[in-house]
Amino acid sequence: MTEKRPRLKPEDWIYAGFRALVSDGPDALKAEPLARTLGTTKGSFYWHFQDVGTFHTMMLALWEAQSVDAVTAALDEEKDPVRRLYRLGEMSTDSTPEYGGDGAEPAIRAWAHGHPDVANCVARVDQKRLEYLSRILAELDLTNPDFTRIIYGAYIGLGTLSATDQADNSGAMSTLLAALLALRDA
Amino acid sequence: MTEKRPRLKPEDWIYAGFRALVSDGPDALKAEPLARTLGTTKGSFYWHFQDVGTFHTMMLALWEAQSVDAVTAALDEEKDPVRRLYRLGEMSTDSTPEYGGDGAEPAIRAWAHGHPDVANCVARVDQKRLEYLSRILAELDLTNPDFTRIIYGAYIGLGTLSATDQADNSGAMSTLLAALLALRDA
DNA sequence: CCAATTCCATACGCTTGCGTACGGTACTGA
DNA sequence: TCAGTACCGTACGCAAGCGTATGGAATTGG
Repeated sequence: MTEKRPRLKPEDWIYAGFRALVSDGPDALKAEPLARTLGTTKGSFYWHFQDVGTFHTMMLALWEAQSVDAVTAALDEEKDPVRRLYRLGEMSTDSTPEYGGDGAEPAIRAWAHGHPDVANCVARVDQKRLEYLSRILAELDLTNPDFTRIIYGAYIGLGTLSATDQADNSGAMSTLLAALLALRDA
Repeated sequence: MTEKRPRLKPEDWIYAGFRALVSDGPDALKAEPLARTLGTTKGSFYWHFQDVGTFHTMMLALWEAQSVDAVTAALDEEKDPVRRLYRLGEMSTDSTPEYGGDGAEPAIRAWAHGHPDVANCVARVDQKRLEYLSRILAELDLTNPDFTRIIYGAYIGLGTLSATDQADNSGAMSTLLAALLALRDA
Protein backbone atom coordinates (compact mmCIF):
# COMPACT_ATOMS: atom_id res chain seq x y z
CA MET A 1 0.00 0.00 0.00
CA THR A 2 3.00 2.33 -0.09
CA GLU A 3 2.35 5.00 -2.69
CA LYS A 4 4.79 5.38 -5.49
CA ARG A 5 6.50 8.70 -5.45
CA PRO A 6 7.56 9.85 -8.87
CA ARG A 7 9.70 12.93 -8.87
CA LEU A 8 7.91 16.20 -8.95
CA LYS A 9 8.06 18.98 -11.46
CA PRO A 10 7.09 22.59 -10.70
CA GLU A 11 3.79 22.17 -12.51
CA ASP A 12 2.87 19.32 -10.17
CA TRP A 13 3.08 21.77 -7.30
CA ILE A 14 1.07 24.32 -9.22
CA TYR A 15 -1.67 21.79 -9.95
CA ALA A 16 -1.71 20.69 -6.33
CA GLY A 17 -1.94 24.34 -5.38
CA PHE A 18 -5.10 24.90 -7.38
CA ARG A 19 -6.70 21.73 -6.11
CA ALA A 20 -5.89 22.66 -2.53
CA LEU A 21 -7.15 26.19 -3.10
CA VAL A 22 -10.48 24.91 -4.36
CA SER A 23 -11.04 22.27 -1.73
CA ASP A 24 -9.43 23.77 1.37
CA GLY A 25 -9.21 27.49 0.72
CA PRO A 26 -6.28 29.91 0.60
CA ASP A 27 -4.92 28.71 3.93
CA ALA A 28 -3.91 25.50 2.21
CA LEU A 29 -1.52 27.34 -0.11
CA LYS A 30 1.47 26.83 2.17
CA ALA A 31 4.60 24.86 1.67
CA GLU A 32 4.24 22.22 4.36
CA PRO A 33 0.52 21.44 3.93
CA LEU A 34 0.98 21.18 0.17
CA ALA A 35 3.94 18.89 0.66
CA ARG A 36 1.80 16.63 2.82
CA THR A 37 -0.88 16.27 0.17
CA LEU A 38 1.83 15.39 -2.34
CA GLY A 39 3.41 12.88 -0.02
CA THR A 40 6.68 14.74 0.12
CA THR A 41 8.36 17.38 2.24
CA LYS A 42 9.00 21.07 1.88
CA GLY A 43 12.56 20.29 0.87
CA SER A 44 11.11 19.63 -2.56
CA PHE A 45 9.06 22.81 -2.53
CA TYR A 46 12.00 25.07 -1.77
CA TRP A 47 14.01 23.36 -4.46
CA HIS A 48 11.50 24.30 -7.16
CA PHE A 49 10.43 27.66 -5.79
CA GLN A 50 12.26 30.51 -4.16
CA ASP A 51 9.59 31.07 -1.53
CA VAL A 52 5.84 30.87 -1.00
CA GLY A 53 5.23 34.31 -2.46
CA THR A 54 6.75 33.50 -5.83
CA PHE A 55 4.82 30.24 -5.87
CA HIS A 56 1.61 32.23 -5.49
CA THR A 57 2.75 34.62 -8.18
CA MET A 58 3.31 31.72 -10.56
CA MET A 59 -0.13 30.31 -9.85
CA LEU A 60 -1.69 33.67 -10.58
CA ALA A 61 0.36 34.25 -13.72
CA LEU A 62 -0.72 30.89 -15.06
CA TRP A 63 -4.37 31.45 -14.25
CA GLU A 64 -4.32 34.93 -15.72
CA ALA A 65 -2.76 33.74 -18.96
CA GLN A 66 -5.10 30.79 -19.23
CA SER A 67 -8.11 33.00 -18.52
CA VAL A 68 -7.23 35.24 -21.41
CA ASP A 69 -6.52 32.26 -23.60
CA ALA A 70 -9.92 30.79 -22.84
CA VAL A 71 -11.50 34.01 -24.04
CA THR A 72 -9.48 34.39 -27.21
CA ALA A 73 -10.06 30.72 -27.98
CA ALA A 74 -13.80 31.26 -27.88
CA LEU A 75 -13.28 34.30 -30.07
CA ASP A 76 -11.33 32.47 -32.74
CA GLU A 77 -13.66 29.50 -33.01
CA GLU A 78 -16.89 31.32 -33.60
CA LYS A 79 -17.60 34.12 -36.00
CA ASP A 80 -21.30 34.68 -35.50
CA PRO A 81 -21.75 37.17 -32.66
CA VAL A 82 -24.84 35.53 -31.22
CA ARG A 83 -23.25 32.12 -31.09
CA ARG A 84 -20.14 33.68 -29.69
CA LEU A 85 -22.19 35.17 -26.91
CA TYR A 86 -23.76 31.85 -26.05
CA ARG A 87 -20.39 30.21 -26.23
CA LEU A 88 -19.17 32.72 -23.67
CA GLY A 89 -22.04 31.69 -21.46
CA GLU A 90 -20.67 28.18 -21.36
CA MET A 91 -17.20 29.30 -20.44
CA SER A 92 -17.69 28.19 -16.87
CA THR A 93 -17.80 24.55 -17.91
CA ASP A 94 -14.69 24.83 -20.05
CA SER A 95 -12.18 25.13 -17.29
CA THR A 96 -9.53 22.46 -17.21
CA PRO A 97 -9.69 19.99 -14.29
CA GLU A 98 -5.93 20.10 -13.80
CA TYR A 99 -6.22 23.64 -12.57
CA GLY A 100 -9.01 22.95 -10.12
CA GLY A 101 -11.99 22.75 -12.47
CA ASP A 102 -15.01 24.98 -12.26
CA GLY A 103 -14.34 25.86 -8.66
CA ALA A 104 -11.03 27.50 -9.46
CA GLU A 105 -12.36 30.93 -10.37
CA PRO A 106 -14.56 31.46 -7.31
CA ALA A 107 -11.74 30.16 -5.17
CA ILE A 108 -9.25 32.61 -6.64
CA ARG A 109 -11.77 35.39 -6.25
CA ALA A 110 -12.14 34.45 -2.59
CA TRP A 111 -8.38 34.33 -2.27
CA ALA A 112 -8.23 37.94 -3.39
CA HIS A 113 -9.76 39.22 -0.16
CA GLY A 114 -6.93 40.63 1.90
CA HIS A 115 -4.31 39.86 -0.76
CA PRO A 116 -3.70 42.87 -3.03
CA ASP A 117 -1.60 40.97 -5.56
CA VAL A 118 -4.38 38.48 -6.10
CA ALA A 119 -6.98 41.23 -6.21
CA ASN A 120 -5.02 43.09 -8.87
CA CYS A 121 -4.72 39.96 -10.95
CA VAL A 122 -8.46 39.32 -10.73
CA ALA A 123 -9.15 42.95 -11.56
CA ARG A 124 -7.04 42.72 -14.72
CA VAL A 125 -8.87 39.58 -15.82
CA ASP A 126 -12.24 41.17 -15.13
CA GLN A 127 -11.20 44.22 -17.07
CA LYS A 128 -10.23 42.25 -20.17
CA ARG A 129 -13.31 40.07 -20.06
CA LEU A 130 -15.61 43.03 -19.64
CA GLU A 131 -14.01 44.76 -22.58
CA TYR A 132 -14.30 41.67 -24.73
CA LEU A 133 -17.88 41.13 -23.70
CA SER A 134 -18.93 44.70 -24.36
CA ARG A 135 -17.38 44.44 -27.82
CA ILE A 136 -19.50 41.40 -28.62
CA LEU A 137 -22.60 43.09 -27.29
CA ALA A 138 -21.87 46.15 -29.40
CA GLU A 139 -21.90 43.96 -32.49
CA LEU A 140 -25.38 42.92 -31.46
CA ASP A 141 -26.55 46.50 -31.03
CA LEU A 142 -26.69 46.09 -27.28
CA THR A 143 -24.90 49.25 -26.28
CA ASN A 144 -26.27 49.65 -22.77
CA PRO A 145 -23.21 49.23 -20.56
CA ASP A 146 -25.45 47.77 -17.86
CA PHE A 147 -25.84 44.67 -20.02
CA THR A 148 -22.14 43.96 -19.95
CA ARG A 149 -22.08 44.20 -16.22
CA ILE A 150 -25.24 42.14 -15.81
CA ILE A 151 -23.98 39.26 -17.90
CA TYR A 152 -20.55 39.21 -16.37
CA GLY A 153 -21.96 39.70 -12.88
CA ALA A 154 -24.34 36.81 -13.41
CA TYR A 155 -21.46 34.72 -14.69
CA ILE A 156 -19.50 35.45 -11.51
CA GLY A 157 -22.43 35.02 -9.17
CA LEU A 158 -23.73 31.83 -10.72
CA GLY A 159 -20.26 30.36 -10.54
CA THR A 160 -20.14 31.26 -6.88
CA LEU A 161 -23.52 29.68 -6.25
CA SER A 162 -22.70 26.44 -8.00
CA ALA A 163 -19.54 26.23 -5.95
CA THR A 164 -21.78 25.48 -2.99
CA ASP A 165 -24.90 23.81 -4.41
CA GLN A 166 -23.27 22.04 -7.37
CA ALA A 167 -26.01 23.09 -9.75
CA ASP A 168 -25.45 23.57 -13.45
CA ASN A 169 -25.56 27.13 -14.72
CA SER A 170 -25.58 26.77 -18.46
CA GLY A 171 -29.38 26.81 -18.55
CA ALA A 172 -29.71 29.95 -16.49
CA MET A 173 -27.00 31.65 -18.50
CA SER A 174 -28.73 30.86 -21.79
CA THR A 175 -32.01 32.12 -20.40
CA LEU A 176 -30.40 35.36 -19.39
CA LEU A 177 -28.77 35.90 -22.76
CA ALA A 178 -32.04 35.12 -24.52
CA ALA A 179 -33.87 37.61 -22.35
CA LEU A 180 -31.42 40.38 -23.13
CA LEU A 181 -31.35 39.57 -26.83
CA ALA A 182 -35.12 39.71 -26.88
CA LEU A 183 -34.94 43.38 -25.99
CA ARG A 184 -33.48 44.18 -29.39
CA ASP A 185 -36.84 43.61 -31.04
CA ALA A 186 -38.68 46.05 -28.81
CA MET B 1 -1.94 62.08 21.18
CA THR B 2 -2.53 59.08 23.42
CA GLU B 3 -5.77 57.48 22.34
CA LYS B 4 -8.49 57.16 24.89
CA ARG B 5 -9.38 53.59 25.63
CA PRO B 6 -12.98 53.13 26.71
CA ARG B 7 -13.77 49.67 27.91
CA LEU B 8 -14.89 47.22 25.30
CA LYS B 9 -18.09 45.28 25.00
CA PRO B 10 -18.45 42.06 23.00
CA GLU B 11 -20.20 43.89 20.17
CA ASP B 12 -17.18 46.16 19.77
CA TRP B 13 -15.13 43.10 18.97
CA ILE B 14 -17.79 41.85 16.58
CA TYR B 15 -17.87 45.16 14.75
CA ALA B 16 -14.09 45.23 14.55
CA GLY B 17 -14.24 41.69 13.24
CA PHE B 18 -16.44 42.62 10.30
CA ARG B 19 -14.38 45.67 9.48
CA ALA B 20 -11.20 43.62 9.57
CA LEU B 21 -12.79 40.89 7.48
CA VAL B 22 -13.79 43.37 4.79
CA SER B 23 -10.52 45.27 4.65
CA ASP B 24 -7.93 42.61 5.41
CA GLY B 25 -9.62 39.30 4.70
CA PRO B 26 -10.28 36.23 6.86
CA ASP B 27 -6.70 36.06 8.07
CA ALA B 28 -7.38 39.18 10.11
CA LEU B 29 -10.02 37.41 12.20
CA LYS B 30 -7.57 36.40 14.90
CA ALA B 31 -7.34 37.44 18.49
CA GLU B 32 -4.04 39.25 18.54
CA PRO B 33 -4.36 41.17 15.23
CA LEU B 34 -7.86 42.28 16.20
CA ALA B 35 -6.63 43.38 19.59
CA ARG B 36 -4.00 45.53 17.89
CA THR B 37 -6.55 47.34 15.77
CA LEU B 38 -8.58 48.03 18.89
CA GLY B 39 -5.57 49.25 20.79
CA THR B 40 -5.81 46.54 23.39
CA THR B 41 -4.47 43.05 24.01
CA LYS B 42 -5.85 39.57 23.66
CA GLY B 43 -6.46 39.52 27.40
CA SER B 44 -9.61 41.46 26.63
CA PHE B 45 -10.59 39.13 23.82
CA TYR B 46 -10.38 36.00 25.93
CA TRP B 47 -12.38 37.70 28.64
CA HIS B 48 -15.33 38.30 26.34
CA PHE B 49 -15.06 35.14 24.22
CA GLN B 50 -14.24 31.57 25.01
CA ASP B 51 -12.01 31.11 21.98
CA VAL B 52 -11.60 32.25 18.39
CA GLY B 53 -14.03 29.67 17.07
CA THR B 54 -16.95 30.87 19.16
CA PHE B 55 -16.12 34.42 18.18
CA HIS B 56 -16.46 33.42 14.55
CA THR B 57 -19.70 31.62 15.32
CA MET B 58 -21.10 34.75 16.92
CA MET B 59 -20.16 36.86 13.92
CA LEU B 60 -21.90 34.41 11.62
CA ALA B 61 -24.98 34.12 13.80
CA LEU B 62 -25.34 37.87 13.83
CA TRP B 63 -24.87 38.20 10.09
CA GLU B 64 -27.28 35.37 9.38
CA ALA B 65 -29.98 36.87 11.57
CA GLN B 66 -29.48 40.33 10.12
CA SER B 67 -29.55 38.98 6.58
CA VAL B 68 -32.94 37.41 7.18
CA ASP B 69 -34.16 40.56 8.88
CA ALA B 70 -33.14 42.65 5.91
CA VAL B 71 -35.25 40.46 3.69
CA THR B 72 -38.32 40.39 5.90
CA ALA B 73 -38.05 44.13 6.38
CA ALA B 74 -38.25 44.66 2.65
CA LEU B 75 -41.19 42.29 2.61
CA ASP B 76 -43.17 44.15 5.26
CA GLU B 77 -42.65 47.60 3.84
CA GLU B 78 -43.87 47.01 0.35
CA LYS B 79 -47.01 45.25 -0.80
CA ASP B 80 -46.84 45.67 -4.56
CA PRO B 81 -44.84 42.74 -5.96
CA VAL B 82 -43.10 44.74 -8.66
CA ARG B 83 -41.95 47.41 -6.25
CA ARG B 84 -40.94 44.71 -3.84
CA LEU B 85 -38.78 43.16 -6.52
CA TYR B 86 -37.06 46.45 -7.25
CA ARG B 87 -36.65 47.07 -3.57
CA LEU B 88 -34.88 43.73 -3.35
CA GLY B 89 -32.54 44.89 -6.09
CA GLU B 90 -31.40 47.73 -3.86
CA MET B 91 -30.67 45.44 -0.94
CA SER B 92 -26.96 45.72 -1.55
CA THR B 93 -26.93 49.36 -0.52
CA ASP B 94 -28.94 48.76 2.62
CA SER B 95 -26.27 47.05 4.62
CA THR B 96 -25.33 48.73 7.85
CA PRO B 97 -21.83 50.28 8.03
CA GLU B 98 -21.23 48.96 11.53
CA TYR B 99 -21.10 45.46 10.19
CA GLY B 100 -18.68 46.24 7.41
CA GLY B 101 -20.99 47.93 4.89
CA ASP B 102 -21.55 46.69 1.37
CA GLY B 103 -18.32 44.75 1.37
CA ALA B 104 -19.43 42.47 4.18
CA GLU B 105 -21.33 39.97 2.10
CA PRO B 106 -18.64 39.30 -0.50
CA ALA B 107 -16.10 39.11 2.29
CA ILE B 108 -18.12 36.52 4.20
CA ARG B 109 -18.64 34.58 1.00
CA ALA B 110 -14.90 34.60 0.45
CA TRP B 111 -14.38 33.54 4.04
CA ALA B 112 -16.51 30.46 3.37
CA HIS B 113 -13.86 28.86 1.17
CA GLY B 114 -12.19 26.21 3.25
CA HIS B 115 -14.40 26.88 6.29
CA PRO B 116 -17.41 24.53 6.35
CA ASP B 117 -19.20 26.35 9.17
CA VAL B 118 -19.10 29.58 7.22
CA ALA B 119 -20.10 27.83 4.02
CA ASN B 120 -23.11 26.24 5.72
CA CYS B 121 -24.18 29.59 7.07
CA VAL B 122 -23.94 31.20 3.65
CA ALA B 123 -25.79 28.27 2.12
CA ARG B 124 -28.67 28.72 4.58
CA VAL B 125 -28.90 32.42 3.80
CA ASP B 126 -28.83 31.74 0.06
CA GLN B 127 -31.53 29.14 0.47
CA LYS B 128 -33.90 31.50 2.28
CA ARG B 129 -33.28 34.35 -0.09
CA LEU B 130 -33.81 32.15 -3.14
CA GLU B 131 -37.09 30.88 -1.71
CA TYR B 132 -38.25 34.39 -0.93
CA LEU B 133 -37.24 35.62 -4.34
CA SER B 134 -38.94 32.80 -6.19
CA ARG B 135 -42.12 33.52 -4.24
CA ILE B 136 -42.09 37.12 -5.39
CA LEU B 137 -41.43 36.10 -8.96
CA ALA B 138 -44.29 33.63 -8.83
CA GLU B 139 -46.64 36.47 -7.92
CA LEU B 140 -45.45 38.15 -11.09
CA ASP B 141 -46.11 35.07 -13.20
CA LEU B 142 -42.42 34.50 -13.66
CA THR B 143 -42.31 30.82 -12.90
CA ASN B 144 -39.12 29.90 -14.73
CA PRO B 145 -36.73 28.85 -11.94
CA ASP B 146 -33.82 30.11 -14.02
CA PHE B 147 -35.04 33.63 -13.34
CA THR B 148 -34.64 33.23 -9.61
CA ARG B 149 -31.12 32.01 -10.06
CA ILE B 150 -30.26 34.69 -12.59
CA ILE B 151 -31.40 37.54 -10.38
CA TYR B 152 -29.79 36.22 -7.25
CA GLY B 153 -26.64 35.25 -9.12
CA ALA B 154 -26.41 38.72 -10.60
CA TYR B 155 -26.93 40.18 -7.14
CA ILE B 156 -24.02 38.12 -5.82
CA GLY B 157 -21.76 38.72 -8.79
CA LEU B 158 -22.39 42.44 -9.02
CA GLY B 159 -21.67 42.76 -5.33
CA THR B 160 -18.42 40.93 -5.85
CA LEU B 161 -17.49 43.17 -8.75
CA SER B 162 -18.19 46.39 -6.91
CA ALA B 163 -16.05 45.13 -4.06
CA THR B 164 -13.09 45.69 -6.37
CA ASP B 165 -14.11 48.48 -8.73
CA GLN B 166 -16.36 50.42 -6.36
CA ALA B 167 -19.05 50.85 -8.98
CA ASP B 168 -22.72 51.23 -8.15
CA ASN B 169 -24.94 48.31 -9.06
CA SER B 170 -28.43 49.66 -8.56
CA GLY B 171 -28.65 50.72 -12.19
CA ALA B 172 -27.60 47.38 -13.57
CA MET B 173 -29.90 45.57 -11.20
CA SER B 174 -32.89 47.65 -12.28
CA THR B 175 -32.05 47.07 -15.91
CA LEU B 176 -31.95 43.34 -15.32
CA LEU B 177 -35.28 43.29 -13.53
CA ALA B 178 -36.85 45.39 -16.24
CA ALA B 179 -35.54 43.03 -18.91
CA LEU B 180 -36.99 40.00 -17.20
CA LEU B 181 -40.31 41.69 -16.49
CA ALA B 182 -40.54 42.66 -20.13
CA LEU B 183 -40.71 38.98 -21.03
CA ARG B 184 -44.13 38.73 -19.44
CA ASP B 185 -45.70 40.65 -22.29
CA ALA B 186 -44.32 38.38 -24.98
C1' DC C 1 -14.53 54.76 51.24
C1' DC C 2 -13.88 50.14 50.53
C1' DA C 3 -14.97 45.60 49.05
C1' DA C 4 -16.41 43.19 44.94
C1' DT C 5 -16.64 42.69 40.42
C1' DT C 6 -15.39 43.69 35.81
C1' DC C 7 -12.10 44.27 32.59
C1' DC C 8 -7.32 44.38 30.75
C1' DA C 9 -1.96 43.47 30.58
C1' DT C 10 1.73 40.34 30.67
C1' DA C 11 4.11 36.12 30.62
C1' DC C 12 4.28 31.31 29.57
C1' DG C 13 4.25 26.82 26.91
C1' DC C 14 2.48 24.93 22.78
C1' DT C 15 1.78 24.44 17.80
C1' DT C 16 2.41 25.62 12.91
C1' DG C 17 4.59 27.57 9.16
C1' DC C 18 8.78 30.04 7.22
C1' DG C 19 13.32 29.82 5.03
C1' DT C 20 18.07 27.83 5.34
C1' DA C 21 21.66 24.43 5.66
C1' DC C 22 23.33 20.31 4.74
C1' DG C 23 23.43 15.43 3.95
C1' DG C 24 21.66 11.76 1.28
C1' DT C 25 19.51 9.29 -2.69
C1' DA C 26 18.50 8.61 -7.48
C1' DC C 27 18.75 9.56 -11.93
C1' DT C 28 21.85 11.06 -16.11
C1' DG C 29 25.29 11.00 -19.63
C1' DA C 30 29.96 10.16 -21.23
C1' DT D 1 30.60 2.69 -14.16
C1' DC D 2 31.08 6.60 -12.09
C1' DA D 3 31.22 11.54 -11.61
C1' DG D 4 27.81 15.09 -11.78
C1' DT D 5 23.54 16.92 -11.20
C1' DA D 6 18.78 16.98 -9.89
C1' DC D 7 15.84 16.10 -6.41
C1' DC D 8 14.33 15.10 -1.66
C1' DG D 9 14.65 14.36 3.74
C1' DT D 10 15.74 16.37 8.10
C1' DA D 11 16.99 19.48 11.49
C1' DC D 12 17.52 24.14 12.94
C1' DG D 13 16.29 29.01 14.46
C1' DC D 14 12.79 32.29 13.89
C1' DA D 15 8.13 34.39 14.04
C1' DA D 16 3.15 34.48 14.88
C1' DG D 17 -1.01 32.91 16.91
C1' DC D 18 -3.43 29.98 20.45
C1' DG D 19 -5.26 29.41 25.05
C1' DT D 20 -4.12 29.74 30.12
C1' DA D 21 -2.81 31.78 34.36
C1' DT D 22 -2.29 35.35 37.24
C1' DG D 23 -1.84 39.99 38.89
C1' DG D 24 -3.24 44.67 38.50
C1' DA D 25 -6.10 48.63 37.19
C1' DA D 26 -10.76 50.56 36.78
C1' DT D 27 -15.33 50.77 37.80
C1' DT D 28 -19.41 49.92 40.67
C1' DG D 29 -22.46 49.30 44.63
C1' DG D 30 -23.14 49.43 49.44
